[in-house]
Amino acid sequence: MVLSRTSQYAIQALIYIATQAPGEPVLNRDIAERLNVPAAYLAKILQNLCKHGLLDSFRGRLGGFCLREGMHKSTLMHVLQLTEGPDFTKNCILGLKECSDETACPMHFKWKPVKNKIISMLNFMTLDELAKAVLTGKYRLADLPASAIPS
Amino acid sequence: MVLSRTSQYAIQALIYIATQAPGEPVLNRDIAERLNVPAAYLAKILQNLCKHGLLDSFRGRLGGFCLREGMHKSTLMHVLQLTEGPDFTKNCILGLKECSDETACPMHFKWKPVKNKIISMLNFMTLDELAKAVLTGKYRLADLPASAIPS
DNA sequence: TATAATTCGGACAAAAAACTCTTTAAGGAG
DNA sequence: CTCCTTAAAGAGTTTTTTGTCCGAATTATA
Ligand code: FES
Ligand code: FES
Repeated sequence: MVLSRTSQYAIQALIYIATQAPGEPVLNRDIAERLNVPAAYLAKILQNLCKHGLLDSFRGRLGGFCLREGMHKSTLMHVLQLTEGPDFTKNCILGLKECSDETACPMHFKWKPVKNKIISMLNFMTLDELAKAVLTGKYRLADLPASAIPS
Repeated sequence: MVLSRTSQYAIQALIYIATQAPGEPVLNRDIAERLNVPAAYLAKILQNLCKHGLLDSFRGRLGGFCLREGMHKSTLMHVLQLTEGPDFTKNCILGLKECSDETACPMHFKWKPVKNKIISMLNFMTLDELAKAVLTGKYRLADLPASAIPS
């Protein structure tokens, strides 16, 4: 029912970066504070996303992370294939090696349509759209960030 | 996208027990062999299901585990609430503390209908029905069991 | 009663996931 | 060139999950 923490952090961070001005590097420290997640751990995740071409990173002053050209259109499926492994959609819900109509477990034919729904949903949601949603102010990226002073 | 191994083992074992003659205790060793899972670990899981009233256990000769009276009608939701915790359906997919329309993350309104679909599916599937499906021979409980002939 | 078969319970071990620390390299500004 | 800021890299730690081991309790049967 859930994603790994790593995936959750990755998605949150990417959406946050997508809400910022393109081409302006965002500091890992700022992302971590905004999302209220451990900075050193987040850094590892972002580094990994860099290696896989989703982000660009810059060191030194004015450094930070920003979405690589064109990656605003990346889908959550793309992101999750990096964080959860390339065939995270190919697993049987009961843990069998293979999930297919030919080797179906007793849940398979009920689960399959739901799974397909999830897959198409993930293929449909892009970072850009999610960022736009956040920018409307109607949606939250993190719960009660340290700087949520209602003054 | 996946369940914990513990949940997978629990569901597999319960379905297997449900396929066996009611009232006849099934040996942990036999279940483990049939499902090809570690016996000592499975025993822990079954003990836990006993404590929560889903199974009855008997020690000594002719001992083993069998479904408690009426529990053939248990749903997967019931099982998973024991193995994954009582509010495993209440979590936000992005990891926020609360999942609700009022505190929605950017995925919430897309995810919610899918989640509801999963929940109703889990509420609908009973051990009895899954066991029947397995007994037709069309579905697998485990991949390549040591002995591919149940009975 | 003695014995073998089984679960029970707790401690233990290994592996994976989550998280931290430290050092190094790179880049911008004075 | 020097200083400061930042990410990169890698080793190390902690926590959770998964899995093992063993001795004690229980029960049928001979
Ligand atoms: S075989 Fe189990 S979900 Fe497809
Ligand atoms: S708030 Fe994130 S899924 Fe409901």
